[in-house]
Amino acid sequence: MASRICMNTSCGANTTVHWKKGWELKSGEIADLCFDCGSAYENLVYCDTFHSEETGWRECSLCNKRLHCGCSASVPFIEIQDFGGVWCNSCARSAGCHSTRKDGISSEAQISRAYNNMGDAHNTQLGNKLETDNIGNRNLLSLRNIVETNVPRFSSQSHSDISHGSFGHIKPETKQTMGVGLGFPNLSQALNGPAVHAEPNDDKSKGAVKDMREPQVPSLSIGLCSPSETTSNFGLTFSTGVEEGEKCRSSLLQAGQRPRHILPKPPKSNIAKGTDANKSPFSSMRVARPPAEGRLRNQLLPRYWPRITDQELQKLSGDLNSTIVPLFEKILSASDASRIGRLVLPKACAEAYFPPINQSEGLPLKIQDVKGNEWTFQFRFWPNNNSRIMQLVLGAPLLRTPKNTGV
DNA sequence: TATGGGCATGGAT
DNA sequence: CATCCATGCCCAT
Repeated sequence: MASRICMNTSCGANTTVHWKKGWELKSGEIADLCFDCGSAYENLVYCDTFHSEETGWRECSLCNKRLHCGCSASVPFIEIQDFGGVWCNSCARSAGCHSTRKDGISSEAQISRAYNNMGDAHNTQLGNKLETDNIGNRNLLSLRNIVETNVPRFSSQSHSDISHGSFGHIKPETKQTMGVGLGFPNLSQALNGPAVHAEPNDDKSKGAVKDMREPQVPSLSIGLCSPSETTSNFGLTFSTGVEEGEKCRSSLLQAGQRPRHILPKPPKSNIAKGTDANKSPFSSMRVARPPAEGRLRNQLLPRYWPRITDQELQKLSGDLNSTIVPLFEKILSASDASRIGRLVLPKACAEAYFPPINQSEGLPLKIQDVKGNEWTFQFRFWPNNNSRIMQLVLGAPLLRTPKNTGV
């Protein structure tokens, strides 16, 4: 009989009253552990007991339980999330994370679409190299981000508000992913190049913040989407566009499970602001619509109300097999569009729709487009006076050398 | 020197 | 008047 050694390096026992099985080794075999170490492993306190002084400790993004991510022994008990962050097993199970792993690919892929309005001359000039799809009157490239961990945090963040807010229907126990889509005529253009569109010297008063006119040029939109199944996926869909040749718009859309959220009707007061074409909720005009539900309707300034047309929404929803609810939209400034790749988010919008962040390092968001190209944004903030400036920062390497082969 | 992260300032709301 | 946010500047790399 071959001699056995406890594979706990801090133990190394070669005898024990009873050998126990530990983690799976690279060879596929199971680690041998002495009774004490094995018991600790079984009781999920192995790393707490033997690795407390080691590096690699993190906290479960949901329950803040300490998780040791620095050894193979802990691998079975953690779920590293796509967006960064890590969950303990129990949280992952309760949130349906595992199932997402197995079958989520296909459903995620469903909302991984690129949209582009090839009819927009302005966008054509930009030269969209990404897979495109015609949607409405704008170029809209929809990328996809899986931020599974964040959704429950949305829910916990919102407290009572969320129950009737835009995320009120998101339940932690349901399978959840968060999709982030960025829509640009060309992603590199959007991240480096929008300065092309955002002319600092242009008259800011011409910005489309207040008017309801159809944008003439590419815009940037963000959306949250949800497959029309039982899962709750969130997707941010950015569509790029420059209104009146100077500014880009950024809108955040949310997709919920309830179809009635798809097309929230603008309040009368809002309609009154618009043109005659705004009389119809299915207008093709860019009517600033209030956020889907009461929470943001009360908190967000009308300037941030999404202006995506109902036609575009319906097209998006159809193509993505998801229900999409517009959340907010922002006119991009020159600084947003600079090469630095720092997109300033309206604080209220960011706090409402993005995961809560307490550290300025923020949260990485991986973004995929339909081809599986992956981009990483960092959702972060900087202290500013007594407040914060919320930003989406594109990783510098991506700015210069995007992994995306097609861009 | 170039670049990017972080912060401060001031105009806009 | 307070807050937000666009932007410029400084500094570290």
